[in-house]
Amino acid sequence: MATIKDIAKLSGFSIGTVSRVINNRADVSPATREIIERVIREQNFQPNTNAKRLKQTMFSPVTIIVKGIGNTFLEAVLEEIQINMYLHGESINVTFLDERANCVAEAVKIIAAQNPKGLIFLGGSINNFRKDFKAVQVPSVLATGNASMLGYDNLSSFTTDDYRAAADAVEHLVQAGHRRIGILGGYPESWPEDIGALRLSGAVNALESGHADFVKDRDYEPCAFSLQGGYNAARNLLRRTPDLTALFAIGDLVAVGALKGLQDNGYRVPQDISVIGFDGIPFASYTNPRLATIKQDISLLAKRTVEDLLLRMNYQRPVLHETIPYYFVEGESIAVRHSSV
Amino acid sequence: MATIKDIAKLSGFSIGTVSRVINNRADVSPATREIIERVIREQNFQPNTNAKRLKQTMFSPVTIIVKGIGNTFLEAVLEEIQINMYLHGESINVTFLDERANCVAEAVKIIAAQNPKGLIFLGGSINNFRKDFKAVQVPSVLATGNASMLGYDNLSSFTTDDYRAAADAVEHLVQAGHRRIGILGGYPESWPEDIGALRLSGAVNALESGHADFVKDRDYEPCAFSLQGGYNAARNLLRRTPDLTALFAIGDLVAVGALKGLQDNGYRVPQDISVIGFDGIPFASYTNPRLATIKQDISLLAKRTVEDLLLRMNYQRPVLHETIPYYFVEGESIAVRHSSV
DNA sequence: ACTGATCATGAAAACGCTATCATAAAATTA
DNA sequence: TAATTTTATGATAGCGTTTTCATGATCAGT
Repeated sequence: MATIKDIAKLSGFSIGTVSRVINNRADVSPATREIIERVIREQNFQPNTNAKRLKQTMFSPVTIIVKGIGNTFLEAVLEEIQINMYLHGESINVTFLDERANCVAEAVKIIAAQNPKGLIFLGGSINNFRKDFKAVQVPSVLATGNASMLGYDNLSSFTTDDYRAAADAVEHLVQAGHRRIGILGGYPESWPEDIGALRLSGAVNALESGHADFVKDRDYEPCAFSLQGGYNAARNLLRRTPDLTALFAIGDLVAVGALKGLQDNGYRVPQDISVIGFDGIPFASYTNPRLATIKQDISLLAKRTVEDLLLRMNYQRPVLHETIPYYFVEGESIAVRHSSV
Repeated sequence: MATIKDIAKLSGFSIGTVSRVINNRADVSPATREIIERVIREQNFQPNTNAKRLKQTMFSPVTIIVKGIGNTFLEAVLEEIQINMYLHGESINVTFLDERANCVAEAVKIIAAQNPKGLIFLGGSINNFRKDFKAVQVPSVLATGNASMLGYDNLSSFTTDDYRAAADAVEHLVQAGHRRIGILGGYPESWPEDIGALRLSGAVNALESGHADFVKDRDYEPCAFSLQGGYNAARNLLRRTPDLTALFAIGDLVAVGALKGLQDNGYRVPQDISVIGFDGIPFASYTNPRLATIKQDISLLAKRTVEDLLLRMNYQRPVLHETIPYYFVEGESIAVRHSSV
């Protein structure tokens, strides 16, 4: 690899002048510039970024740490974040963490390795933050979860009110006349436990305190947060508890899998059994029947995340903890049931 | 930010000794080590990676350049690559490029900025490589396309034989008795033109040289490579050419959208119209009816990509250009049509 | 107690670059 | 022509590390 010193020697000028050419400084004579540029081209010279950064204490682009590759919802958020960043003229850099990794401990390593201007956490669990986050010295946002109780002064958070939204979801089923409602959940390991736990407890509480007849051991089936997970769980739950008339899936991925699992096992949706999901992933509008779901406002979530991070990167500002609204999306996967009970 | 010098001063030792502690060298007395480690902890000191890298001429992790965020197929490949890299103990770094970006020109910037050990291109078009690739000095792989004709000695490529696979896809429709077959395509801008063009010409040629009655202007509808694109295109094409009995969609995303578009417009799949896709994305097995498709061997593609890159990163090896096998996946979206024509 | 080996530590050079300052040459002005 | 400004360039001091080499202290063996 050629260095600036080589270019200087070969072109007959000093490294200072070569540096000026590299950085397009004005005070270089055209003739000199041309010679040096030719040598640079000939040698295929690329200035060493580490040296440059060391001197200038520069930073890398905002890094987004995604835990759980393959999660369509997170990918949709990521896509929106990328668009927003692009609009602000910022580029991004994404690191996918293994599901098993401790989100923040790994993130600290990444910070050390790349020195990013800012950090966005996508899909990590709150619990990961309790211990290790203090070492993170960079403006950060938790884009899917509520970090207000942690009280860190460089970690904002934006999230849907998962507890209330899940309660709303089952409420919609109750409104439609359903009294025997099952829940398809997520294993803690494969799904950020806080969000999963919030949705689960939101739904369970709403059912137990409402007019429905709900017994967790009988009517709840945990599963991997995936298509396959939903497919299997729906079948297993209905085999165990055949009198259910509706299912709440803790995520759309699970719901789409469940839809197919039900259909493959001879259940008609929604005539035999209704289904509602959670998240509002793009595919949810393209299933047959179209999936009813709780749609998180992905683009607002991304917009607020980017706005806050950029603001705090450039000015001294307090962190923010906001709740993003959600919407019920009607679908053909819910049938009205005339109360026969 | 504390530097190693601060730690040295505060602990009363020299920077050399502090460096030895940081790097877990053996020749430091336990007492000294403890003192220095305490100071490091107190000061929340993180060694500056740029300085470290400069001294050691280290490199950043393999960087994957993905053009076209939101493309489910590429995300599936990405997921497999990440798994394979993880198995080899390598971490990765992903940069999502705007659709409009020139893949290689951007890559050069990334190299300048990050100095990665290796580079994987996902979803970029071959044409992007013709001009700028010479400046890329790093072992690289084009994971979705054939770069053999370019003859670069640091760019391997792995790809499905898109031309032949697309021909096979329509052949399956012909085998099932269809003679009036439409094609749902992709706009060059939103889909790597080479792959799109290959699939299109493969399908068109197979139809024109086969027993089918195909007229491109009448039976082909270009569309964005997205669910929405397929949804609209299917409707438009059938409005224009109502006597089609089968559709080949140039990608599963388009096919899934088409499925819904057809159903929403009163067509039954497959009784009224058959559909076959291309790619083999996970969602394709969860549609109703299940989508017939040409499945690329995503995990093999990822495996070979990673193997080759790692090998060439560590040893002097010639580049490889391999074709990855593909499979026809049966689905309920194709009906057998008894030749009435 | 005296030599030679071992150990813990410090001093300083180097990594490749940028930026400041100094300086010689050229251009402008009086 | 002398005095002044402008311009192009070179020399050099860092940036924060690692690493080599040198040095003084401790230790074992006679």
